[in-house]
Amino acid sequence: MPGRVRKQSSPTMTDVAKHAGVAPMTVSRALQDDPRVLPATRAKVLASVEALGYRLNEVARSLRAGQSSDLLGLVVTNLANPFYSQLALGVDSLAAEHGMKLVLGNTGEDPGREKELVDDLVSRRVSGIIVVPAGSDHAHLRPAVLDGTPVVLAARPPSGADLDCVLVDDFGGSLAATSLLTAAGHRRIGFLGPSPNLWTSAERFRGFSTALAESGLAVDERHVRFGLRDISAAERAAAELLQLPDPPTALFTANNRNTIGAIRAITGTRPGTALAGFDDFELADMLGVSLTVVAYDPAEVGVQAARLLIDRISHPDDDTPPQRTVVPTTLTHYGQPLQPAPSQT
Amino acid sequence: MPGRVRKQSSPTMTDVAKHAGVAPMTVSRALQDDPRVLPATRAKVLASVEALGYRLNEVARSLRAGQSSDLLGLVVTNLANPFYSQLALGVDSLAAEHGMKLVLGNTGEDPGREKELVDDLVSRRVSGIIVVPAGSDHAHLRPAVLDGTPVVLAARPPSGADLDCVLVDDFGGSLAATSLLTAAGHRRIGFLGPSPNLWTSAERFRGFSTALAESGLAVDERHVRFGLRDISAAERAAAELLQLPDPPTALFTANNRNTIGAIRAITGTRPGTALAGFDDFELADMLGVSLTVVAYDPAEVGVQAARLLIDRISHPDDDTPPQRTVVPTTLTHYGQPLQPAPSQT
DNA sequence: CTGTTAGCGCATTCAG
DNA sequence: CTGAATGCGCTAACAG
Repeated sequence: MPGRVRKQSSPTMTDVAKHAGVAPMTVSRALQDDPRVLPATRAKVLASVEALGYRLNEVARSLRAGQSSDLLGLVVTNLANPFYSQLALGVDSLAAEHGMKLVLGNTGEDPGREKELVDDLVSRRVSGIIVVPAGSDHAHLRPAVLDGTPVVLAARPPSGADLDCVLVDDFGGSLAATSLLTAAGHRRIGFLGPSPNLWTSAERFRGFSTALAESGLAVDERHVRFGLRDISAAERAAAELLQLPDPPTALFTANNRNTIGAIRAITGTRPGTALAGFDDFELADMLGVSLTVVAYDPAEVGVQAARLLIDRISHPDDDTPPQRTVVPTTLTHYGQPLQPAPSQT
Repeated sequence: MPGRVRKQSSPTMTDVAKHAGVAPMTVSRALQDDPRVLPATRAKVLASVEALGYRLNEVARSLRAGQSSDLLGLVVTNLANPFYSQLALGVDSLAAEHGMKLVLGNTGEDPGREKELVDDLVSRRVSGIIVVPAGSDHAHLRPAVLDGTPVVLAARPPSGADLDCVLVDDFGGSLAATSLLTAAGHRRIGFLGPSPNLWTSAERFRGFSTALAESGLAVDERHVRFGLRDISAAERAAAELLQLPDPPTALFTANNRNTIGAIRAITGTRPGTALAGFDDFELADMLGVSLTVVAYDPAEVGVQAARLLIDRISHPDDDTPPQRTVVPTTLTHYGQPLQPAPSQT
């Protein structure tokens, strides 16, 4: 019965050795292109490998090696978000360059799940881990607690632990975008964003506030709305702001969900309102509205994080203190030029 | 110097055993919650585990077990595409339910890279692999060649190998959407899509053609454009079609890049043109155009593929022939009701 | 209830 | 140039 599928355990090096009439060690050497093996012997071995359909068992190999396993761990909060999938792609591209593969985990912003995933990765002896941390205390990510496994944080900075991280210039981007609004003469500018407990959100608000301060303006609490997680929440909040007796003439939104919600509200209630927001997004140019966005390259965050991590892996005895890399942002404008503020008395 | 980071190799079971004054085997049992271990002993062991910061070495464990490693391989063509990241999320959610983790690889549609990645995953003794195949010959993915590692294909069917797969209802969705256009009286309907070498693209064209045939219409080659990879190519092609002397009154587009390109062209040249396209996309409702899309759940493709794979893993001796699961599509309409065809003589 | 022996598949070390 | 012995960390299988 030729062609029957072999359901038994795979052939081992010993099987190959027997088949080729050599010692297992010789097989090992032949497969590693050890120059000391005679070409003839190597050929015999390779023929047997072929004949038996042998493949090296990486598990055994990496047990032997004791150390890493050519695997990088990547723990993100929400793969469905294009930001994180782009980030994953960036990490993967650099990992691939170094012959490493990615083990992926999704936390859904659950710190408990994060700890589980990270622990599991350490147990699997991955060489290092990139984490988009979910909680606000990162003590459980200290390499010391993780058998020395190097960790790099992405998108959010460490707190309660001193770790390498790669961030987006949340503050600078928000500052620049908001400054554009103040420069256009706007003096009542609203802010819409997700929970201020998210570090990125807090930073973006800080950039916003700083821009106002630089123009001698104070943040008007009535024009600030936090905790807006999805488009419809943002839309409702924006509509509320725009219906105040003395409504903002411009809005700054802290992420693309909020930007989109704001666009809906503006289109529906006060079309003249100027708008700037964090995050670029597809089709922004086709919505027929005037909009400035803070753009950046999510994949670059992954690339930088992977670079930092691979550095740490390659130089385990390097005691340089934790690094903080910041990925820059740029401003992009879509549609009609920015609306100047209506002149006031 | 307390608090110094331990750079040496991690503590092993033997270390814990010594520390606790028991045999390694007892440690192993205590950690597996073996009921035969005395509570007191277990407590001692756990205390030592804590004291030494011991963690189980999964690599050694899975070498011992000989078989799988609680890892699923996932090989996609392009993580940057939201379709595949959603798919990955679906796979991950099911994997997590079964206590498994994902090893991820990105091929960039390169069949050579695909083979490398799959081989590597097999060498790592993953329990099974989900592949979005890049090439047109999948002989290298037969479990027989892969030491019996089960493989499930996602989004594209096998060719040159008999494998389980999970597909989207490309044909049915396209048929339904195009039928909507013919039902509205359209008789000259254009088609825009990527390369017909992509199976999904070919199927979508087949659905399109079938719908025409069912209305007694023939495909007019002048109104068919393939090979449109990005939005701008699609826009140009759509504009060309719309500027023909006897232009189509409706278009069917085979993916969202093409749909977006078509929207641009239609808006710019012939606003009355009706449009239906494969793939839903965010903001489709905010473009101010009338549009029907074929929607489906990409995560569901991943979930189904993982389900099939985990079934195969759990029942390695089950000889049921390869399954083909099809994820259904639905039609969603945005904007003004579908434009009827202009009356003709 | 706990300990001892043995071996998963591979590669380092030291002999031939 | 090739082989034999040994052990990576863990856990069945069998003592005790």
